[in-house]
Amino acid sequence: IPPKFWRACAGISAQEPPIVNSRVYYFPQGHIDQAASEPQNLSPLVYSTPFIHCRVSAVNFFADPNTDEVFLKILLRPVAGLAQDFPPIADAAEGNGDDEKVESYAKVLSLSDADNRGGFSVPKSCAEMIFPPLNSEDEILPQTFSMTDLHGTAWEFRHIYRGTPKRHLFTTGWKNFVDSKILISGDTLIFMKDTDGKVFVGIRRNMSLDEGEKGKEEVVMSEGFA
Amino acid sequence: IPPKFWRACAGISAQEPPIVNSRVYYFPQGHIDQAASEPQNLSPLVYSTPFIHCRVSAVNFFADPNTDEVFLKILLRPVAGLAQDFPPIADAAEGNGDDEKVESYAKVLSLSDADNRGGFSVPKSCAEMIFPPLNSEDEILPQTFSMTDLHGTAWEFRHIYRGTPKRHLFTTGWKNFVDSKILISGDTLIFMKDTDGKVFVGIRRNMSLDEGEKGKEEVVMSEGFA
DNA sequence: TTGTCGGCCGATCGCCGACAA
DNA sequence: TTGTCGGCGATCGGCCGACAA
Repeated sequence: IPPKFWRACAGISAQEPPIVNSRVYYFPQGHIDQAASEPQNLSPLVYSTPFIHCRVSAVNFFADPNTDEVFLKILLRPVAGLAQDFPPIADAAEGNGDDEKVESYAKVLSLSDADNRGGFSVPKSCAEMIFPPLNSEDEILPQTFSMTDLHGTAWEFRHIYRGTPKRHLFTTGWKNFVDSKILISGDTLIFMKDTDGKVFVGIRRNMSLDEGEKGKEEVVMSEGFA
Repeated sequence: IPPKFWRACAGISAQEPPIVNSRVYYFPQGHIDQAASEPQNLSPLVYSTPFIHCRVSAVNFFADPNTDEVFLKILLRPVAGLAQDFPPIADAAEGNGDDEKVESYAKVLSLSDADNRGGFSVPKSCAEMIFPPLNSEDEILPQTFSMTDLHGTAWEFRHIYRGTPKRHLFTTGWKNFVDSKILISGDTLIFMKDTDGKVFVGIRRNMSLDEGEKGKEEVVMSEGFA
């Protein structure tokens, strides 16, 4: 996925991804501790080495096909302790300037958003900042538009401005989205508007409950010790 | 699963399972041809051997956890061409006599049985032979009873005798069963009454359509060439 | 501004007997 | 005997504004 989407979805609590060619320490023990399954046939040397000097040779951005959660794959190459530095390479897309800009708005789903009654309260500033404006703000004519998730799948929603007091709502299409993505209250949606006005949506699952079950990590390190 | 249930579910078109210690030919080519995936790292010797003399060292009866379909695992041991025979061992349970007896009734599901309206027409002879009798045949008081599938899971059904003309029907609980087992018209249910009156149910899927898709076989041979 | 809820209407579910194959 | 279907009541889905937080 594009790094700009990764940044918007990862949130401010996530570390910045490392720069290519920067030098880092890799801690095998820490990696093993956090792995879902004990690696097999690992050299005993690995267990006796506290850390390894490495160079970041690639950083790639992904979204989990099942959960939509974003993560990194960081390719590391071991280097001799005193080898000379390589010039750091900033993210290619980052140099382009404008197309890295993404307007984004994150909302934590309320109980009403995620219940089985099928509606979503669109925060006012989110509607104004991200979503295409309704044809006439005063009318309550609904209109449909579509958002694209991080895998490129489009989702249709009916967008209407109604109620007393008036507010933006998603109705038809919303329940299908909640059910398909298995969203629950407490999860966060990140709405992102690309420079061409296209809207994308990412998901940040609520990790405060059901912790330690899935053995999943937001950042997957390693690869490169072929 | 008990061999008596396997027999009832496999139907008359299936071969009888082989007797333990009987001598058979194993055809590696035929097995490879029918396998879902090409085996890796197979000795070239296997490809050049048309068949192998074997002794049946074990026959085990299973039901697929997902589809409920029954199958065998037959353990073969290669023997030298002229080795002496072992005394054939009939199935242990078969010697016991009575507890091998199972009354069974098979019904192919009609369109009405498998549609989304949630009812099942119980054939008269099936109701009389297999299911516990209703408290009073004349009344239309419904009663619930449960059947157990081949994995030991119990399923509750409402059994009622009604309509003009009167007939046995399953109502409440039936749709849940159809949906859970993903049954379609043309599939066959096998109802089996054990000697203690407990009712079991097996499934034979309709193989005449969607053939050659799943790479599944009713009889899985091999194992034993460690 | 926005989360929750009672009301309400339409769609669907699933039980019923009628009827015919 | 039993497969299919129209009828129907009950339930559910999902859109609405009211109202309060």
